[in-house]
This record gives sequence, C-alpha cells and structure tokens, in this order.
Amino acid sequence: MPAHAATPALSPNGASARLTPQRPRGRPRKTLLERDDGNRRADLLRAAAALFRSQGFAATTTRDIAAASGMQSGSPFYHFKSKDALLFAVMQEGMHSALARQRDSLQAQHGQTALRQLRALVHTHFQVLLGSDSDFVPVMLYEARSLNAAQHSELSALQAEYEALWIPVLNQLHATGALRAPVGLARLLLLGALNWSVQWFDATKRATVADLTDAAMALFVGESTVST
Amino acid sequence: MPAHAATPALSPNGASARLTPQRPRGRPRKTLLERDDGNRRADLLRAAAALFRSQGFAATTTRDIAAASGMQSGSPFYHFKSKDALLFAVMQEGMHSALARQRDSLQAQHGQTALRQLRALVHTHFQVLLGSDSDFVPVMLYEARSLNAAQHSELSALQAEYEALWIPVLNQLHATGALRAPVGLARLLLLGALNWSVQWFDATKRATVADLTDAAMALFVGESTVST
DNA sequence: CCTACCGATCGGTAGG
DNA sequence: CCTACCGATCGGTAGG
Repeated sequence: MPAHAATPALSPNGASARLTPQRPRGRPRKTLLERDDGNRRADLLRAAAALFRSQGFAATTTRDIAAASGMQSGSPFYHFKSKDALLFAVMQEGMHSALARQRDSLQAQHGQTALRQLRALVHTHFQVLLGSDSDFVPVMLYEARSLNAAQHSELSALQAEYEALWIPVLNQLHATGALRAPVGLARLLLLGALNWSVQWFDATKRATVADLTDAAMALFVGESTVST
Repeated sequence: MPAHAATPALSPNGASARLTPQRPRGRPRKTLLERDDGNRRADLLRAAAALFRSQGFAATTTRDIAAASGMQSGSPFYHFKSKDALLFAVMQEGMHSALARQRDSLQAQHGQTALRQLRALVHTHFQVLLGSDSDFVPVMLYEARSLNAAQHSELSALQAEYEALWIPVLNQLHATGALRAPVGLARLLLLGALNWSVQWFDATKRATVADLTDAAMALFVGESTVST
C-alpha cells in the first residue's frame, strides 16, 4: 500500500512511458513486486474477495478471478505469487480496514456510556460484514482453514487486536450487570451472533443494519431502541 | 435407511453368499442401489463428514474419503453416484438426527416452563454441534453453498422444521419479557451465536457444553445458572 | 468393491 | 500483462 502513496501523477505519454522508461529522478526505483500497477491489483483483490465469499476459496479458480478482472488466465500471477497469497491479501485488507473503522467508531464515542460504545461496535461490525464493498471480512471469517500456519498466526494477531477493542466495554457492562454472562463466553457468543448474519442477511429485504443493531442490543444487554 | 431395517441376519456362510446368491424367500430383492452393503456406506458418510468439516467440500477429494474408509479411489462411486450426492447425504443425515434429538429433548420438558424448554433446545443444539460424532450438522451449516438448487430447497425444508421447534418457545419468552428483541431477529441472532461455537469450541479446553448452555441462557434471557 | 483408465481442469511458469 | 504451455490432480466410469 505504500506503493500507492508514492505514485507520481501519470506521465503525459501514458502507457508508452513503461516501454521507454525515463531515468528516475529523486525517489529510488521500486522493485518489480512493489511497482505501481495502477488499480489492477486492487481490482484483483475486489474480484477475488467477491468470488471467495460466494463460492469459497477452493471452488474459485484463478481463471475466474482473472476473468472477473478482465485479464487473461496467467495474469493474476504477475500481481500475486500464488492463489494463497491472494487469499491472504484479501483477509489482511479486510482486517486492517475493519480495525481502522472500529477505532474511528470508538473514538467518536469517547466519554460516552459503555452501552453507547457497545452499540457503536455492534453497528460498525454489521456494516463491515454487510455494507457495501463488504466481502473481505466475511472471507476471513469463513475461509480461515485455507491458510497455512504462518498466515494463520499473523491473522490471529489482527483478530486479537480487534477483539481487544471489545473487552473493556464488555467488562464494564458486566460490572453494571447489563451483560449477564461470563465476559469471555459472552464475547464469543455475541460476536458469533453478529458473524452469522453473513449467512442470512439480505440487503433487499426489510431489515436494515440499524434494525439488526437494535435487535442485538436489546437481546444482549436489554437496551430498548435508542437513536444513536 | 429402510435398506437397513429390512436386513436379515448375516447368513452363516458370510461373504460367499453374495457370490452364490440363494433364491430369495419372502421379501423381494432390493435393487442394486439399495442393496445392503453392511456398514460400508455408513463408514463413507462418517469419513466424508469429518473431511468435509475439517477441509471443506471443495478441498476434499473423493480419493481422500476412499482412503479414510479403507477403499480404493473408485469405490465410493459404488455407494454414491457422485461427490455431490455424498455431501447431500451427509447433510440429510445430520438434519434428521438433529430433528429427532430435539424432538426427544422437547418432549422430556413437556409442561415445563418456556425457560426450561429453551434451555433444553440450547443444550441439545450444542451437543449436536460439538458432541461426539458431531460432524454432520456443521457440514450442513458451513457447506450449504455447494449444493444445487434442488438439494438446497430440500434441506431448507428440514431447517424450517428445525426452527419451527424454537418459535413457540421464543414467542412465549418474548411475551413474558424474558426475551427482549423481536422474535424473528432474536431467533437468527441466537442460533447464530450457537452455530458459531463450531469455530472456536475446543473440547480439550475447560469450557464444557453445559458451561456454554449456562452462558447462552444468561446472555439471552438473563437466566442465572440452574441445574437442569 | 478393485483395476485401469479417460477427459477436463487447475495452479503456475517461461518468454516475451 | 498476454500467449502458450506443462505436470499434476480430480471426478467419474467400464468391466470385471
């Protein structure tokens, strides 16, 4: 992702600039693997996320992903060294984005009650799972077994960071009596209830993410509907 | 399964009876597909369920399943006409078993409070997902997308039967105020919390199915621990 | 249920 | 990023 930050504006002669490279001034050249490839890499990630989510990792072919990105069959391997690497990148992207969104969400509730903080966490979690462009995290939730050990432990660390955001809030709610179950199991059950929504939520139906948030808050901490 | 019910005791000469079939007396012959094959079919189902659960359907080969059942690569197709048929059979078996266990469980709570009935449903649900020989239902939960339309709708009917067992109980608890969320969403969230336990439950760790049941009851309906 | 096999598909690569 | 391709694997089958 730093590859994008350092991208200079497009040179006037467009694609031909690649065929007749000018001597780079200032910044050092990027290696082949980090080179700027416009948004093709991001296109691949989005296509892969959508396909992995709907068909599963093993049932999706790299040819499917290439076609969905308007490429030929071998081309994804110019951007990613293997199908596995693509899966891992999808999950990493999903977790980084989810973490950033939850941190913002919590910050906006600074000084508010634990109840409001939980509501914010729940609402953002539903948005991450069910909102627009929301294929990345569901892939992580449902395809974790396709990772190798190293990838798995790296993602586990990100998941631990994510859960760490919930713990103090849940602890407070347990102390006040609003959360009436051991905090450890409560966290697992609560997140499970939210994560499972991926299986049944239908954006074309009546229920909205706000409805789900209200229902979850009522169910878990007995909070009646509150406009946030 | 009626194929087994009608199975006569093993003939004294054992396997050779197949090579020199005697003229059948009484009952009509079974067709090839229904014929009694001892417990080989059940062995295949068990092996398939375990592999589908741990690796996923698409990542499991029919050769894996054959090997786990002590057969050669082509032999599963003597018992099932396709890999898909095996998956479907695993799921059907899982749902039929789960339905039977929940009906027994509810019947044992006849006349009891809705709270006790919910506790029984939750406890049995955890047992079905996490107990011994519990691969069949998790496969159904996590591999539904691998089914074709006809199989999917047949299983949806069984799932509807299963959920129908919960609805009157949840309605009662909503009426008393113990369940504080719209019943429809509450059911989806609650079952999601239970279903997700497949992802994190570890039988070798301290928490037991009874612990999970207590935690779930406390979380969802505020019931403090009660020995059932 | 085994043996031997087929056709199709798949992840990945060389070379441009 | 495309073209052309390879080796391996996979679901499934014929014939016994």
